[in-house]
Amino acid sequence: MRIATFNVNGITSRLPALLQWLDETGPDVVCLQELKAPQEKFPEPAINAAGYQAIWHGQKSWNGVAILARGQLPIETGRGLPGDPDDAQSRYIEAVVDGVLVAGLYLPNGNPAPGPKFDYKLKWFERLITHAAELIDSGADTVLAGDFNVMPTELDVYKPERWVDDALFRPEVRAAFHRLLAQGWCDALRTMHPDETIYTFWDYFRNAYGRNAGLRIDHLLLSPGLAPALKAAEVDRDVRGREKPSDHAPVWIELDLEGRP
DNA sequence: ATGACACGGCTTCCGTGA
Repeated sequence: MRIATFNVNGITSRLPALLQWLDETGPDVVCLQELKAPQEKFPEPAINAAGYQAIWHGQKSWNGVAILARGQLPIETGRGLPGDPDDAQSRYIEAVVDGVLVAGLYLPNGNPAPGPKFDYKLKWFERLITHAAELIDSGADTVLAGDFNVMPTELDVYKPERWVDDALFRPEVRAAFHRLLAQGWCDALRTMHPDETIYTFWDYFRNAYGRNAGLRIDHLLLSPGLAPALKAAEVDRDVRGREKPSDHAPVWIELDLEGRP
């Protein structure tokens, strides 16, 4: 089973690039972030025509997340991260596909830090940690996939010293990510590439992609029971170099679920 | 310290992103 995550930076603008990538790589499950489209503007017919069914949580202009499954409808288990009924931002959606619980998330950016946006990021992160602990305790085979807006270590930033005060790299944010991992989650991409410089995002500015001035902020985390099934984890880096690209590249994992109950 | 690029929208600029 191949599960991918892709921050598309606008589903409407990115639709041709998304459809091309789906056609070329055919992942079984895809988590999308930054739809930047209201619920009624999600291009469901085009997604269906590509062989996928989808659930999504839209929002006008900002945020928005979706889960696509090839040839079947994801069975939704939740939308909106638990812990704050007043949170109106569409950043979390959760579903079961072929017995695997998939949580698609778009963690807040948090800049500028300090400030109210950074406070919201930290609070959102705490809610995620709380909910992730419940998912671990449930024993379900789970993948947390999405744009976490966190570079976990210095290996994940092209120039760490320039990012120490940024909301994506501040110590408290990295600490939160490591507290999350400490629950037992496996960082799939880093596990398969322990020492490699490997990025998932390149700024549109200053020829960042050409200079490989990137960040690793899109992650797939596996629950303890799923970690032994991990066979591959890669970034479809070339997608970032195409016409009208997102600033993120798709990231995917391959799980060998054969012989599982 | 600033701004570069791209997105959506109440579009001819603004707020936001990372």
